[in-house]
Amino acid sequence: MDFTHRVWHVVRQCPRGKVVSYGGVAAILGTPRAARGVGQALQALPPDTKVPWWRVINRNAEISIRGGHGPILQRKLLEKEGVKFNRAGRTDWKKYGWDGVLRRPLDANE
DNA sequence: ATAGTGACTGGAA
DNA sequence: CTTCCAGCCACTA
Repeated sequence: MDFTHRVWHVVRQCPRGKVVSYGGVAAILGTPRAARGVGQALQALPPDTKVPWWRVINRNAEISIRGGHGPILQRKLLEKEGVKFNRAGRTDWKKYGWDGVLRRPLDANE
C-alpha cells in the first residue's frame, strides 16, 4: 500500500464535525514532515470518493485549497457538519480538532 | 536519477 | 498579525 492510500485510510477515519491538519495526518502516518505529500494524496482523490477530504485543513485551521469552487465547497460541507468559521475564514482547533490528533503546544491560534 | 510543482509547516523578518 | 523563505515529502515528466 503506497503513501497515497495510507493517507486516504487515515482521513476516512476522521469523524463527522471534526477537522485535522495535513501535518496531523502526516504525523499519524509516522512522517510528520509529509504534509505536502498529504495534500498531493488528497488532490489525487477520485471525484466519487467517500473519503472526507474536506475535513483536512492547514495548520492555521483554514481552508488551504485555492481557486475554483473547491474552497467554497469545502467550507459548505464543513458548515453542514456544524463546523463554524470566524471572520478570517478560520475554524477552531479546540472545538473541532480531531481527538486522535495532537499538535504542537501552541494551538494559541484562534 | 534529476528537476519542477504544490490542498504544507515552522521560523525569521 | 502579515509576508517571506527555506526545508520536506510525494508525484510526475
